[in-house]
Amino acid sequence: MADEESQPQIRTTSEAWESLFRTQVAVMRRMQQLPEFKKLAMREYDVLFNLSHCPTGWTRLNELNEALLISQPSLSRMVERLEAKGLVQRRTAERDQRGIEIALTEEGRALQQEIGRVHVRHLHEMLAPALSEEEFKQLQFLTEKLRTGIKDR
Amino acid sequence: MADEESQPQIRTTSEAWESLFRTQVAVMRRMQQLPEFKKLAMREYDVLFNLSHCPTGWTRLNELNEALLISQPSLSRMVERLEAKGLVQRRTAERDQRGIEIALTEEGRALQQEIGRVHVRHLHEMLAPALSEEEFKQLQFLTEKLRTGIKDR
DNA sequence: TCAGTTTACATGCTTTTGCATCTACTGACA
DNA sequence: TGTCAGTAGATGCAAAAGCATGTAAACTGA
Repeated sequence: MADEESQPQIRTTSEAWESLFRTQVAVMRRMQQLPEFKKLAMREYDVLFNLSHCPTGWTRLNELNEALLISQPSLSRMVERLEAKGLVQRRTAERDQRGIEIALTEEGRALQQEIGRVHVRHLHEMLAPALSEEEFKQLQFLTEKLRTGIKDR
Repeated sequence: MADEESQPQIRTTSEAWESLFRTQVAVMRRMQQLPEFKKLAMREYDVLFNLSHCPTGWTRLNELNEALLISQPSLSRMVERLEAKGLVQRRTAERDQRGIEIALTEEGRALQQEIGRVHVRHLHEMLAPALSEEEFKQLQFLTEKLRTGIKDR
């Protein structure tokens, strides 16, 4: 009871999660309606965003899939559509002939940056009034710690 | 610069949001695969969950829609399906003949509780190792403050 | 009080999603 | 080195989602 690092109560974890989840829904709902997502659905932007953050530029399809909530077949087809739109390119992985690697095209990178800039600004306008600089940093710290500490399986 | 409650930097807000969002994705991906969501898709459970938290039992469709990320027509049809499964019931709102109110049926409430119990336990197993009791409470505090402080429009 | 606007939900139609399954390749082990 | 389980992604098909629009009720303001 007097431990500094006491094991959390089941109620505490579930309430914290529920609050985090509800907050995510509230923010996403507002963002979905913003004009930057008329050009490209948010899920598709999310793919471009993830690709833009990959150091080598190329990402394995299965790896990308882990950062998204859609199923493997859905991603497979979404990439197909993004390729048809000229936003991403694909190639078979060199070291594994089963695998596919994808990357942004020039056009895809440009679109991601264009949407990204506006998006970040809207996000800031929406969220900044709610917390102080210090509180946002705490929030980032806690969510990162939570994410890296999740028990697998 | 020396303010205790300094306005957050644009970088700080977007990094905090990205971290929160990625954490949500990481948790949701793991949860989606858990056996409790074989019976009922997570989005459908989410509807039952929201209904279970309504004090009067009955909720307006448009009000419920605000707590979800799906579109109004999608919710309309989801409720139709949930009604067909016997999990929810609907009636026209008394004070507004345009409106629909829905509530859980006995069966719906039972199923929500059944899934909810397992779900909360799995959530706890997954998340508890990552943060302390105090940190979860901070996380809850910050996400609640963020949610209530979001600027509308 | 009544024309015009707005709001709440339903519906037609297309696109996207997911499940189950298939194919092709890899890696491990005998 | 050949068999066999496991993995990566594609594909057929049914379910669900979204967009545009329809209908009906509720406000609004001359």
